Amino acid sequence: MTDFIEVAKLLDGIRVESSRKKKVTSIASFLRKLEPMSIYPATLFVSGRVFSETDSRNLNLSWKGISKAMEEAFGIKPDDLAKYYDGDAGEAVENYLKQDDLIVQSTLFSEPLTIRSVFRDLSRLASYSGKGSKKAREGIVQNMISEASPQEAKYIVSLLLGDLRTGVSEGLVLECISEAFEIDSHLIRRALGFLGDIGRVAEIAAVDGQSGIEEVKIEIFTPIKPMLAVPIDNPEELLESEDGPFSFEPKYDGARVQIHINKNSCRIFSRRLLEVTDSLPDIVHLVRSVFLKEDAIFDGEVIAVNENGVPYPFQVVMRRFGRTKGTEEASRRVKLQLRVFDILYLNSEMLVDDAYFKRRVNLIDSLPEEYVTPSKMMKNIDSIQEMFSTSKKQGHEGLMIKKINSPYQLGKRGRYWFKLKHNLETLDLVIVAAEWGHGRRNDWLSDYHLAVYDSENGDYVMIGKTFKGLTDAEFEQMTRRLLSLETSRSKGIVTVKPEVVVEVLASEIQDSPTYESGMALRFARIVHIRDDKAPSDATTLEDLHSIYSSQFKYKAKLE
DNA sequence: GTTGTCTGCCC
DNA sequence: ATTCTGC
DNA sequence: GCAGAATGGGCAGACAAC
Repeated sequence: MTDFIEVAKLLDGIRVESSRKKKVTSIASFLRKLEPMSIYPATLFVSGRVFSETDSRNLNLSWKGISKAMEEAFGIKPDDLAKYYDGDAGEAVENYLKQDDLIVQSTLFSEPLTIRSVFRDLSRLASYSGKGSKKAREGIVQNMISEASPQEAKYIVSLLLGDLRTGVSEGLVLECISEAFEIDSHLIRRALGFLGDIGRVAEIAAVDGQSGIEEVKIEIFTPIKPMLAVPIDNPEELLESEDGPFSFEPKYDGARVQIHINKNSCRIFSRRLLEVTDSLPDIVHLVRSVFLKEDAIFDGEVIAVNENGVPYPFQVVMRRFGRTKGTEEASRRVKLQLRVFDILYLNSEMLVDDAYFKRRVNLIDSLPEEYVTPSKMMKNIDSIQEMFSTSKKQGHEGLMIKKINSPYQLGKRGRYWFKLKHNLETLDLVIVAAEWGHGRRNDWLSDYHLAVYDSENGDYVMIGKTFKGLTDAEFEQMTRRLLSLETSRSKGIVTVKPEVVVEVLASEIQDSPTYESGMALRFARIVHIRDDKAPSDATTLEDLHSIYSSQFKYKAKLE
């Protein structure tokens, strides 16, 4: 049984290696030498996870729980532990444990941690529920860290947080498996798409080799990785740079659903491959009553609509989609609409390698047209712009643009699907505070509190935060500038004199239960630093209200 | 019984 | 989810 | 062009604290 310290050493090496190729090679040679029993957990570990994507279990513990466990184990207060933080939570714990004068119960007499023992202990976190379960989880972590070396503790913490920061994640682990067991990486990627469990893929590659990987296929009721789209902001550029023909579909602002059916049942999975069947009793009923009665897998979106079929904002969808209790009652209050846009499996045939237009034919034959996402082939830019604008008037999110000759690429953001989304007009917002970053942004103020100007009383009213849009050089400059405007600081938040104005693009103004204004930006990102504007020239609270209200010209409002 | 905190997951 | 960066 | 890192708002649910 390989010891966990070997994983820790491997990951330490990977972290400081910048070449991806070399990272992959060292992980590959590690996996190759590993005994079969440890391949499953080791592969998940190097991908930065404890549970596979299809595993519905949760660790139910994060930094707060870890700090409490540390306090129990060593008596260190969370605030004091934070002093050891220098960009990485795992390292904070390691640095603390490495102190010369720290008396740690000797690890000399305990068994060394092995990959499997760490996996087992971490898995145990998922098994507690009910009263006292938080304490119990913290107890496990406390024990694990007490028995671990500082180096091991670092990675136990990183794994708990799902934040390894090695520069290796699932995409490169695929390459590692490919290199370790000498199997074409496309086959590995495909098997992962079908299984959603990279540990299993590695195990199959190790034990059964290429033929085992080739035998992996789609199975009903095992969710497969959904295909993803590349964001674009200009359809003209796309038409110039990519070969068509393209088909255009409305993009719905809802939640992705993957629907699996056979003669007797229907199960539904989310974009991240978790089962959501029980949250959607109405959709299940619909599918079972009107879809064809064969083995099949569909890809689609559910949106919430009012009695006239007008879409509600995304938040309303989530009141249904995230619910596991009182689902029947909720389904009576808020109606969901199903829009199916793809079929991936039919009657023991995988359709993922078929071209889009061919899959559409199967799709249309499999369910009533009203549940199929409309699709139109276009090459004229004016018609495209018109459809884009229609999608807005219908309360939708934009357009999906798909190459009609493309296969369904599992889990990939390839160059076959594109998405074009509506945004708000840009807003000029004032930075009123900023937070220190983590990881590579550790020394910068990288998350900015954004406010509108309340011209009634001269206040600045916060409506969201953003960390997106600036380059590294701009972050550095902005950090210096904001520090020169600092008025106070507490808990990593630096409050500044409202002076810096940034032009911000957002997709929507949402209802906010947290901000005083009752409004918050969705997907806010900085598009320009507006040195030409004074804070009093910023978008006003009044402007924001009116933009907020105008959204309901095309969207339904939940009373 | 109610409110607050934490977590995970949807976008 | 979006954005930037290094390979 | 891909993969990874950094981090947003809000929802429900589970549990803890009052």
